Amino acid sequence: MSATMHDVARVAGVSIKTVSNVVNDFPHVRPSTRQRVLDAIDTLGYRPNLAARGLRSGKSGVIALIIPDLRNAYFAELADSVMRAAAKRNLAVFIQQIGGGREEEIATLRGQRMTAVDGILYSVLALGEDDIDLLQISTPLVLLGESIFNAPNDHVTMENVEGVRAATDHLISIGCRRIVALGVHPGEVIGSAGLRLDGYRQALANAGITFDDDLLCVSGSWHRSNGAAAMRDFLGRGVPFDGVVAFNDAMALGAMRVIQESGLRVPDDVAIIGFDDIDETRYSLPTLSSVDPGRDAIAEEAVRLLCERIDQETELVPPRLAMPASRVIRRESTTRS
Amino acid sequence: MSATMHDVARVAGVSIKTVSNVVNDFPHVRPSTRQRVLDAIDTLGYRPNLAARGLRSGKSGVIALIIPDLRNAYFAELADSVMRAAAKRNLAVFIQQIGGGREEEIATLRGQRMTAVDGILYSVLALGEDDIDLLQISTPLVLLGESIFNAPNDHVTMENVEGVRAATDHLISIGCRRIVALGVHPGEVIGSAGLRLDGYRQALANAGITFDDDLLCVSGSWHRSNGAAAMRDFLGRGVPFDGVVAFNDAMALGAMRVIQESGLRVPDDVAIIGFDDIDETRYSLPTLSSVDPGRDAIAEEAVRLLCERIDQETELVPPRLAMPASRVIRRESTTRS
DNA sequence: GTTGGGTTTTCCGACGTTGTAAAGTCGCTG
DNA sequence: CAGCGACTTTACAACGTCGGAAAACCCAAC
Repeated sequence: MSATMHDVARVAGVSIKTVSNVVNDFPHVRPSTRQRVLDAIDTLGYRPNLAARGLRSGKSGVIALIIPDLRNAYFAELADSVMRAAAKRNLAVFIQQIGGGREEEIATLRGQRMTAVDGILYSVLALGEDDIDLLQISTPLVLLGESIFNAPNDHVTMENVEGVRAATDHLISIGCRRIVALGVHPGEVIGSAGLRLDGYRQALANAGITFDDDLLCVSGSWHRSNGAAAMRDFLGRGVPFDGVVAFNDAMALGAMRVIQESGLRVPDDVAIIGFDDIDETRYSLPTLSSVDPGRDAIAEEAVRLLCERIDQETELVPPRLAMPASRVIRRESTTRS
Repeated sequence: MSATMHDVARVAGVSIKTVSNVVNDFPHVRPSTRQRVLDAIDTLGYRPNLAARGLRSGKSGVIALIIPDLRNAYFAELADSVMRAAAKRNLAVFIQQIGGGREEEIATLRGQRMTAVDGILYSVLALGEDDIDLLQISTPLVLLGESIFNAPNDHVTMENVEGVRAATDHLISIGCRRIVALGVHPGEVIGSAGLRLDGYRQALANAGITFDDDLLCVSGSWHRSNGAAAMRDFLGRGVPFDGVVAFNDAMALGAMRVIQESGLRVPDDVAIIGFDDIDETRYSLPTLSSVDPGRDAIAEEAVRLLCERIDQETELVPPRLAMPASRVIRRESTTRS
């Protein structure tokens, strides 16, 4: 039973609309009136009802961030960046996890909750290019990630190809010649796995190193445990190698542990580099080199594009694609003495 | 411009209230009418407007989760658990970070956004027992954590004392006699740091081991880097030790790395145990023993208590305190060969 | 063919806010 | 002192939904 504008108006002895004018900083309010209203607001502890405001204005001041899993450090850090970028624009962020695959993903997009939101940042996981029609919704939507291209939406992605190419170049530059690619998804062309594999191939080609199928390490979902398992498998095969490009940091950390357990030294026997530059890379033993995809820039850009669509400043502008710069962060796992 | 009940009513040839009755499963609707309405809903792609519903009902179907920092794995995992528990009850979770200390914390609690929410789960960070009045708000609020006790709210906490006592017991049982306590906040009595230190002292006393000030390691905020820094300091002092109880996993991981760098072996020279049982403990080298505080149970219980307050099933019930059971999880960092 | 009872549907208003447009106030000019 | 414009304030309606009560309908029983 909190106070409403009505109550404030009564206490201040003005009309309800005048209260609204004060609350919304409408310019033509006499200073004395304004003060009277502010006092009343204070005594009553009045705070505007966002549901009513939302109903009236058609805006909620909330954007959704749809991500696969908060327990994945990259997405937790992304969520943090997005919340900061949104806060600058007075927007709240509603985080929605979609761990459950295609069906759940579609249900979430279609869900009621998504209609109550001014815009959506959607980090696609399970959908593919065939599902582009699903993205044709009335709520502004900006895509994140690399599962879908050519959708009718703005899209913020990262330098997957360039980043992994640079990472691979880096390994080559410190003397690696038999480099494992960890996190391969066979048959995938676009998508993070496909693009990153492409970067790996390009770097090898540039350096004149023959591509070797035996050095590809498949790992379904990119969790630490899968990185560890895939590396354990690989070691079991006895294929010689001297470097690892992992397609994300979690797998790199899992793999690094298995490699060390097997008696190999990092970086001297095997150099390792990951991707994402999550916080943990700074505290592993050894610290993990990685590719910083420009997380803050991605969040900032995504929120900016979304806001422009929400404010309809860009009604006729065709879909835009942003790709902040990445950079290789060299740490101990690729620094040979 | 999505369709409203009005549009559905027109298409189905019924009144708007009938549509409402169908949507809300009101019992007395003729099957044929219901079908007609459902068809209309389908053709128009109608979805209820949550703002309007919220205004009308005074409920939003959203609860807030206020936590210090998503980048902290414990809180990211807690958020995940809470979202799952809330989803079972058809509630959405609005995550709010409060990194900025006391002022920001108060502002957040007071903020408009918190009025638009049916209930609040508040993991207190910067407030203390003196701020109990701030928790006297009209929105149901359940406390998490251990900064404040005796507040007029339901409270879900964890076995801080018992957990660390058991962890310390465990170290003692494998032969440790000079055990470092990492993460001490000097002068703190309640609060995680104070309680956990208490558990440490109790275990020593039980075992007849003399408490030694020199073995206390102060670490302000419980991040990995602070754990590493505090341990580096400690090693510099040259105090002999053979075990570490870290008051959380992040510090334990940071410290473990520094210890290993210094040439000491874990667990043979120094055994280490953390607290929180975050995912990462399973993938460090060596894997990290920890105290599982019962995160899922905490989330489940917190949401349950909050829902009861929201539904006013417990109007006259005094504040309740829940404390799910903890348990020591033994991993490599405390397993001596 | 009327009555009675239950079932089904409609009508009306309210939730709290804000846009629009109209009304009111004030000081100053001619 | 009427008239004008600029500044203030107000009245009203509408946003989409749902609770309550009234109305309409249907069928069976008398």
